[in-house]
Amino acid sequence: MLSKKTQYAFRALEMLVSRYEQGPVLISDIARKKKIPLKFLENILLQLKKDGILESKKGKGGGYFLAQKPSRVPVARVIRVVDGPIAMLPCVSLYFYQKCKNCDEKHCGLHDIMIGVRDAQLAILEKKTLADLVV
Amino acid sequence: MLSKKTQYAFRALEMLVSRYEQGPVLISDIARKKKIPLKFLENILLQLKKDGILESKKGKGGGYFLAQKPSRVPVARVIRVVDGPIAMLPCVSLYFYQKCKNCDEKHCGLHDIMIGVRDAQLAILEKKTLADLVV
DNA sequence: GATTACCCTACCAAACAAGTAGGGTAGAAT
DNA sequence: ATTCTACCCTACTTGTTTGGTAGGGTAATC
Repeated sequence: MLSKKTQYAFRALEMLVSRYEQGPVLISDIARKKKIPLKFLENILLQLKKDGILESKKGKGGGYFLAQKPSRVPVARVIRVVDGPIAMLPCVSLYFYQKCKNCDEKHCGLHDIMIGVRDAQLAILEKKTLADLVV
Repeated sequence: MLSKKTQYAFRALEMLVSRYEQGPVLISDIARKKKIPLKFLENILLQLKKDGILESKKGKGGGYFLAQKPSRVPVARVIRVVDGPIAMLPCVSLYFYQKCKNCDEKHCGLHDIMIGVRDAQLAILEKKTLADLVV
């Protein structure tokens, strides 16, 4: 399951998408409108900025805004930044791969199944973008 | 990500599949061969039994064994018993549904995306069975 | 009736999640 | 230049989950 933090991230991004190219949006505006604890949200947006999904402007009239067109940011990217691995097993993760001990990947049925699941997940999560958040 | 517990469960089941209809298998045998902490494994097998995936026989010559043909037990079932929800959001889970507050499911882009992901996951996890664990 | 092997409860430490607190600092605007 | 705004950063707290341990109870074979 996605963490609450990640769900907050999506709710915040939703708002930034709908105000794309209309100037920076205040953290406090997002927090109030989306009912997210202010300081917790700060932390989330910072993470998204560090990854390059968001940009920010300081001082009066500042705030956060999308670094690129919503349709250029896959949902998968957001999940990886805030939540971590998408795959169901470390040994089939593309970005967070870890070898599983006591299991020969060449002869592991579970491994094969989870490769399939991962591909099915990514087929959607890499194609859908922030633009799809707003319906 | 699946918990270590769930991965243990699959490793244990793998062994029970390969010895299907060859009599009960000792917990201690599974623990030793699959390198799973004995008492922890006990707990896992008990859970699987309670759900009806396994049966057991007490006393000398006892042990655990599959309650039905491996090909009749979907991988999804094991995950739900040991790990819980498969879906990425509570509001799209079939077996563990929970309404998400502050989000109208009728007009939530993320909701729609995650419905798609869930279906893609289940298409595989409901079709693949314990029989597929052993290659 | 002794032994075997499952069954059950409780406990523990570490890690993570979710949220709080408080101040630091850069940058606009006046 | 100063002031105010709003982002930036670190640390802490609290509660839950995870992974694992301990120890004994109980039912069923032989």
